[in-house]
Amino acid sequence: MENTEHTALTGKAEEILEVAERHMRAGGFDAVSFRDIATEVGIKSASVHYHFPQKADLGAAVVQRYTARVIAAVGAPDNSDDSTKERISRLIGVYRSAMIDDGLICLCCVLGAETLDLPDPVAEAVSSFFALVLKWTETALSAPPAAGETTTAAQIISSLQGAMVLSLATKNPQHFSDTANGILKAID
Amino acid sequence: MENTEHTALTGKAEEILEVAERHMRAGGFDAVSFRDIATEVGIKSASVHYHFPQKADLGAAVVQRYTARVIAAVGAPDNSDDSTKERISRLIGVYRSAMIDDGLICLCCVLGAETLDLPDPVAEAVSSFFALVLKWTETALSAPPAAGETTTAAQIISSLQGAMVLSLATKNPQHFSDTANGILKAID
DNA sequence: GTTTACCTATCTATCGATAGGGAGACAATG
DNA sequence: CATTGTCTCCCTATCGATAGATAGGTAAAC
Repeated sequence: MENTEHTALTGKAEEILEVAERHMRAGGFDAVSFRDIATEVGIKSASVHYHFPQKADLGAAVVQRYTARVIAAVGAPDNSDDSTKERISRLIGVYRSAMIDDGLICLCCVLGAETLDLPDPVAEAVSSFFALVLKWTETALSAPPAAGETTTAAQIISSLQGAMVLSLATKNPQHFSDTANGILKAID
Repeated sequence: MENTEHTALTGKAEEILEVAERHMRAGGFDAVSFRDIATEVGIKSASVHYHFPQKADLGAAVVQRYTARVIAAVGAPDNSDDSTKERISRLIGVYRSAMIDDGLICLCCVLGAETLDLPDPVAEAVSSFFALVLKWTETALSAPPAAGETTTAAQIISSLQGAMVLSLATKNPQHFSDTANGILKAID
């Protein structure tokens, strides 16, 4: 069943999610169509419906897969081997490399901005992503009780998400770097 | 010609922009259709095309109108009668009331997040919005040469835009307040 | 023989966009 | 005053493309 590739790509379902995520991160939920995905994956649109009956199912699956990947990438928020600053740097690095490697911003930033028009299951998955990431950041901030901790998780996540939008819209990655530096400077 | 209402709403073109903006801020560029707008305004979709031949025209017009409104709302960034903090508070207030009154986030945050899928004229209008707002904020920050100014315009705009997404997606306005407080605290 | 994973074929709804017509306002002309 | 032409702003009607979704068939795997 499971193939033996070096990545986690296993079967068409996984390929579908991969393609769908890329399109959603570029243009939002409406930017993906069953036909486009099918063509790119090499099957027919009816076969995409076999794996994900409704578009809302596909959207929720994409967000859940994305959430798991991000949480895995940022690592443990309470490992005493690294400092708060190192942990937040890791968080920033995940987004920085996503922008550099793929040229895409955070999936849940794109979808979160259009929450009001999203099918409920998708909106809930996006909300869960932010809840998880906020919790991770809170833990990362408070693990070493910290000296004069004033920065909050919401401030850090807000800054990062907004910086991606700003950099993308103005085609100026400097805004992201600038904001990232500000976050790190406010930590020690 | 010009009617005599108490607001600036003048004619169908203005009504179209109003409705289109509301839909775009809720669900992005693809969330508006000529038919929906027409129905809401009380005309036919062909008449919407009369005012805005292509959808890209409509999108660009909506963004330009929005840009002018925001810039007017935040006022002068270099009036020596108010402090830096007062100016930034005004900027925050504009977005806060937008979220409270309309339940909608910044138009250019929604569109900026899907920049890669936007018609060029719309993407350029969004980019111009951010350039203008960044310039406004830089001026607002540096007018009184400031003591230990470390906060940059990009950091403030990023935080605000991201905070709106975060608050909307999690249905928790506290995240916006939290971020807004952090911005103000970092200024003096 | 049941399940999995694809297929063909097709449905209805909606999209942006266009062609061409009509009613009213208005200015110029006689 | 009455007529004429033009311009604005809306209309009806329709086009082709694309959307999500479904019914039912097929071939291989277990």
